[in-house]
This record gives sequence, C-alpha cells and structure tokens, in this order.
Amino acid sequence: MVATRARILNTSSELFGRQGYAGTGMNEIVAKAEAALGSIYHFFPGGKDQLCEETIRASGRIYLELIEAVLDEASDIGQGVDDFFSGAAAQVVATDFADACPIATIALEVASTNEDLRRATADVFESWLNAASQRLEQAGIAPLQARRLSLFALSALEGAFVLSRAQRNVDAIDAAGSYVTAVIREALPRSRRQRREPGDEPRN
Amino acid sequence: MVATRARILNTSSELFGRQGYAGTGMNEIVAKAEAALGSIYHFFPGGKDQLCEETIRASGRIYLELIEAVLDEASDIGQGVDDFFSGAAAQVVATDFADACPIATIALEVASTNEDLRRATADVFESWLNAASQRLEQAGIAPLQARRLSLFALSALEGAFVLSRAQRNVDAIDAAGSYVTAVIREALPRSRRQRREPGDEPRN
DNA sequence: GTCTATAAACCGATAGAC
DNA sequence: GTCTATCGGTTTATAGAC
Repeated sequence: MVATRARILNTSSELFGRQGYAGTGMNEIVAKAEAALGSIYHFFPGGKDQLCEETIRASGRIYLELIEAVLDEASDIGQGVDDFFSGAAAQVVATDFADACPIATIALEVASTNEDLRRATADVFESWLNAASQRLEQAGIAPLQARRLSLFALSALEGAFVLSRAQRNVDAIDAAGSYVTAVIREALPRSRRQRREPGDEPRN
Repeated sequence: MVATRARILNTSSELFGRQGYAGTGMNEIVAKAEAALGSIYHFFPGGKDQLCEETIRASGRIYLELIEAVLDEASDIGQGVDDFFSGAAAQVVATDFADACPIATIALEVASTNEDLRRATADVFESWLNAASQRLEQAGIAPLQARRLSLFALSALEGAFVLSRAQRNVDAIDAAGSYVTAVIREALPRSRRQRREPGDEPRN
C-alpha cells in the first residue's frame, strides 16, 4: 500500500512534468492520485506552491539517482553519457513523448514569475551538474572544463527533450547524444580514451 | 500608430514566451496591450487557442529571420553560430532572464495536451532547422550531417536557455555556444575552415 | 487523516450598446 | 472596431463533519 502523501507526489510529478505548473489543477491531481482534496492541503498546507516545490525537489532527487546510476554503471564516462542519451530516448518513446525532463516545463514557466520555485529548479539543475562534473573530474578532466562540459551536455539533453516532444520523434536526442559523447571523449586524457569499435561485443 | 491586432500579438508573444500558455490570461494580455477584451475576440474569434497558434507562428517567423540574418551576416558559418549564441546570451541578460526562446515554454506545455498547438511549435522548429541546415550545406557539409548538426545546435541552444533562465546566469549559453561552434568548425571541409586567432582583427 | 460542501476569486468567452 | 457588463464554469483554498 502506497501512502497517500507519496501517491500525491508521484501524480503531481507526472502532471506538472507533462503539463506544467499553471496547466495542472489541484482537482486533477487528487483525482488521478485517488485522494481527497482535503488530503492535499493536509500534507501540503502551503497549497499549490508548496506541493510544486516539493515535487520539483523530489523528482529532481530521483532523476539525480538515475544520472548517477547510469554514469557509474558504464565502463567509462563516455559510454555513460552515451547510455544516458539512449535511455532518455527510450523513455520518451515509451511514454509516447510525454515524460522527458521532470522539471523543465516548470522551470521555464516559473523562471520569471515565482522566485521560490525558480530557485528550486536551479537547485535541482545544480545537483545534476555537480554529479556530472564530479565524474568527469574522476575521468581526468580539469574542474573548470568538467563544469563547462556538464553545462554543455545538460543543455543539449534538455533542448533535445524540447525538440523531441514537439516533433514526436527522437532525432534530436540521437543527434545531441552522439555529438555530446564525441566532445566528451575528445576531452578525456589520451590514456583514458575508449571507444566501442564495430567489432566489439555489445556491453548490455 | 501600431494597429490593435499587432499590439495584441506582440504582447501575447511576450507573455506566452515568459509565462507559458496556461499561465497567461486573456485579461492580462489585453491589459498590457492596452486593448479591449472584445478586440481580442474580434481579431481572434477562435479564442485563446487561435491567438496562441498565431502567436507561435508569428514569433517563430520573426526568430527565423533573426537566425537567417545572424548566420548570413557572419564571415562564415562557424562565426555565425558563435555570434548567434553570443547574441542570445546578451538578449537574455538584457531582459533580466525573461526572454529567451519565444516558443519553448509553450512547446513543453502543449506537447501532450493540445495537438494543434504542438504541431505549430513543431512547424516553427522545423523552419529554424531548415534554415540552419541549408547554410551548413552551403558551407560544404553533406545534407544528412547538416541536418544532424542543426538538431544538435538547436538542442544545445534551447537547453541552455532553460538552464540560463533557471540559474539566472549565462554560463550554460556560453558553454553550449563554444562547444557547438567547435563541433561545427570541425565538421567543415578542411579548405573552408576558418578560426579567429588571438591576433586577428575583430570582425564587427 | 479523509471526505464533502462551499466560499471567493478568477477564467475564457459572449452579448449588445456605441 | 471598441468597450463594458456579465454568463457559466473552473480555480485554489477553507470549513467542518466524520
């Protein structure tokens, strides 16, 4: 049995991510979460703003864990980035182009209208950037370049999500993934560069 | 004297771009446009949906012209892409991180909820991609690679806009711009590659 | 903690005078 | 073409029984 509070957060994450903050109603959330309207104000007395902020931070944490898991399970950071873009494309297709980044829609909506929520999205992006930077540094890249590569990679991923959802195909994710992966492999110290060649065994 | 219809479209472009579709009300638009509520339904009898679709297509056309102008005025395509990212960063700063891509917020909001509007955003993105592809081909890049490079460059730009608005700095645009420019310069035929060296004269 | 009823404000949209 | 009054519906949020 999933607790009501968690059911509300799961549902709000899905709906805010797909339709945005203003486009998602409290009634819609409780209906889909099979909860009472009173429950949402019981667990989130701050109302819609509080629910949204907690949703941003909760889904941000889950996505952070995904980033860390995919990067850490790969044989090297280049392969990890490649895997992440491939997995993202698969997820977008599996959800019929509905679920891509859990916070990007909200981030654009609130950037100029709600300072608390803007800061929440900034904090989440920062956590993802730090996770990526840290692993690029472990692969031998200097801190400043690791930070810039992370900003570049996350930008390409986020923008590819925008294009993919609008175009209903994953061409942008495929293209962004292959160029970003190439740039990161080029940035690695020569001794640690690896590349899967046509004759290699598939790794998964 | 600016006509009422144009004043409404200019205002809706600004507000939809900054706050999204659901987050912008008809009353807010007419108030800021200094028009009567009746006028909006006179010029856009289809209501909010029609206004938004025309806004997407109109602002998309204006941004297309900007893309074409910046790319065509540069000495070569690499410099043009570099200039575009620099100009985008300047614009974002000048508007206090409010105006970046005119349609990205709407695109994410409507991708899974309004098929007509989704198609409008897809059409606009397609027009931008075609403009970029065409110029990459003129620079000697094969059509298929030109298309993939355009998808990659636009993805990086769009995602950098998301991060920049959320973080309230242009680090993402700077990083994305420099890596995208480098990738495109690498893709050019050796004979047409140009790079500004430290000793060169500034071109503008 | 859950549920329903409802308040108070706001939404998109329409009617009709001018 | 412009303006205002207003309709009907939905929104967020609260009250209070259970």
